Amino acid sequence: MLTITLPDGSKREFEKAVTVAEVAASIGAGLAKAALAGKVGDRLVDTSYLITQDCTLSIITDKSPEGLEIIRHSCAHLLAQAVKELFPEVQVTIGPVIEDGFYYDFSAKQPFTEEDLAKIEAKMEELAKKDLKVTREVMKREAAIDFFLNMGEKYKAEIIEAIPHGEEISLYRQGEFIDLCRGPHIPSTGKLKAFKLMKVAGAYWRGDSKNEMLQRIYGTAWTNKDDLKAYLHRLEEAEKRDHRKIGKQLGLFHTQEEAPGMVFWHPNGWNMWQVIEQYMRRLLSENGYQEVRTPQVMDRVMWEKSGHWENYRENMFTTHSESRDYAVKPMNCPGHIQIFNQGLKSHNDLPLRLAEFGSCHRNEPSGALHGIMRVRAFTQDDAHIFCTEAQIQPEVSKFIDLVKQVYADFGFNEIQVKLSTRPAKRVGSDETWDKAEHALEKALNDKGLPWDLQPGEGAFYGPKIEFSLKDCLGRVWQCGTIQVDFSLPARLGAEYVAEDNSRQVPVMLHRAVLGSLERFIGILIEHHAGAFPFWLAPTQAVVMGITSRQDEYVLKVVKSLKERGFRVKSDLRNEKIGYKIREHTLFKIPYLLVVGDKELENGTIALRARNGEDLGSLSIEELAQRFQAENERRRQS
RNA sequence: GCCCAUAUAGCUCAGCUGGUAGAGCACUUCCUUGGUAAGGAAGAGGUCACCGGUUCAAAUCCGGUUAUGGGCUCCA
Repeated sequence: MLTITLPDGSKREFEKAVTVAEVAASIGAGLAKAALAGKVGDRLVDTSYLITQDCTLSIITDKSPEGLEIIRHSCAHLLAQAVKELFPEVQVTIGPVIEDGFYYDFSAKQPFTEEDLAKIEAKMEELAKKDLKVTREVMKREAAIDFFLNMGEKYKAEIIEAIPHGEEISLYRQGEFIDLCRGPHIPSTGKLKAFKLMKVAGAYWRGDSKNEMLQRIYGTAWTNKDDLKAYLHRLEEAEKRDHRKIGKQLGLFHTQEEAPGMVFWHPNGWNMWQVIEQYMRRLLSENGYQEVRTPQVMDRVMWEKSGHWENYRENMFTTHSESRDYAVKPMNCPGHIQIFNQGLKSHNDLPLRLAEFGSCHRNEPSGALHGIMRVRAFTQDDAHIFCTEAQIQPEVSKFIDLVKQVYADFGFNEIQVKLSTRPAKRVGSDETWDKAEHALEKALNDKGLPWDLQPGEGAFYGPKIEFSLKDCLGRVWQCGTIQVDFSLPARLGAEYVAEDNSRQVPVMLHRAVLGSLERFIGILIEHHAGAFPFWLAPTQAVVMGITSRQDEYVLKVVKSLKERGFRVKSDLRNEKIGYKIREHTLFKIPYLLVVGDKELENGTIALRARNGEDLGSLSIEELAQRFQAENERRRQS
């Protein structure tokens, strides 16, 4: 006698052991057909799994997240099966589920081409249509290793060797194809109805760049065609927001071959940059920071002292002049310590907060570059806080407030926080680390911020907190950070006079809110799809006349708004109003101001919002008030 | 750095299997003074990324370089 409890609490009794599929069938024919797998207790199993004792069971269909995951995993197997049928000499390795789909890594002499991909996908469709039964078998470890070696699948054999002794080795068979897998899988290939192969890429065996490069095929899979279509549509939408594309369209910046990883900012882009910089500058000043500026290039000796020459050399641009070696700064910290070191500091001077919109150069590997998001020349909204150990926590608290305010002002209300603690290789005593980690943790808890712990992920010189924001597509970007540093101040001889007249080494906190201006602007572009909120828009409004009779009035309105600090342009071109409206709308200008004979006569301006809404006719005073209010209403972007 | 792909006018892109370049938009000039997403005409604009090779002949085929894109690795 066997009792199976279903998710709704109802119980079913069976005379003898039953499979998940049989239980599903006993509930209903529809469910039997929809069943992809089962969940016995907490364990996911195949529909062929034989239940031998009392348990709770839920039938997994494509309605649940687990069901979708199983579909994706089985799709990876279908891909491998198709590849093996078309290219028998190719060896299979691993094929996991990832966000929105799956991939499978193959060891192939010849890389797959686009045409191969189409062929493979067609073969997958064919195999799915055949509705091949997927069956599970169990093998002894040694037998499994021999089995795969005999098939010429040395990667699979290697994977099995890494599986701990005593663990069950399960294999899944569908048609001619058999693969090592923990499962579970769908009962038959006909359940796979909506998939598409996306791209081929190289990937290292076991993710190690010293290993052979495998051919990875990425695919996406969904429970139905509509979901697949919706996903592909989402990708298209994301592509439209690509900051490289919009940067070109809106004339924000460009890059070129002679300066890889470096940005040429055009007037529009630079305008926005300056708005952001001024905004940050004001906040820094309000928060007790002092802005400084340090040299771009310093003598090798400085970088030897700081340790960068030894540890960061391959990432630094170096130069040589009059028999001296120099390096272009990859970071601002050594420079800030030089400023700290000028003149004897007292504990009364602490905390000392030095900020710099620090232009840094790092020779990133060519393959790491990406638009303006990952560059070789970038500007950090950097600052270093020199303080005592006791001041770490209040300083971190203040910083958290600052980060929250800045992100909210830019329209990002969801923040993710991670605390990274001591790694195996580190400097400083355990006692010091204890204090610092507690200080960070306490600051986070006091602010009531949810945060994740990343044990061992801290820098060798101290623990850190990382702040990420979520954009409108749900993508997470790490931007802000605050890092405790026990190492550098001592290395570069920083010290202050304590209350007891002794010389002490200050703690240094590295911190940035936006991260790099380049990257942050890239994020803003994609988040807003180029339709920036009023306060950020490079051009906030364009004034245009219906005919040339209003030219003088147009210029008067522009002058008046510019005098009040708004970024306004005139458009006096000999074009029809519809043409001008269209063009400036494509440039995503927040407001278009139109004046014709009527407005000229009444001394008003017709206002049109970016979305096409007619906001009526306003006097210049009313307009200025409206703009002013909008400039201050940052959070509602 | 590694694997694959790509590189043609300011932009978006055509250019089949080799016969020394084409469209739309933008730009310039002229006409048009037109009330909320494209008025008309004419004109100008390219050493087909760069270097080399094959060929009577290369944007096209081959090799190399550089950059870009998608991944991998990296981002103390």
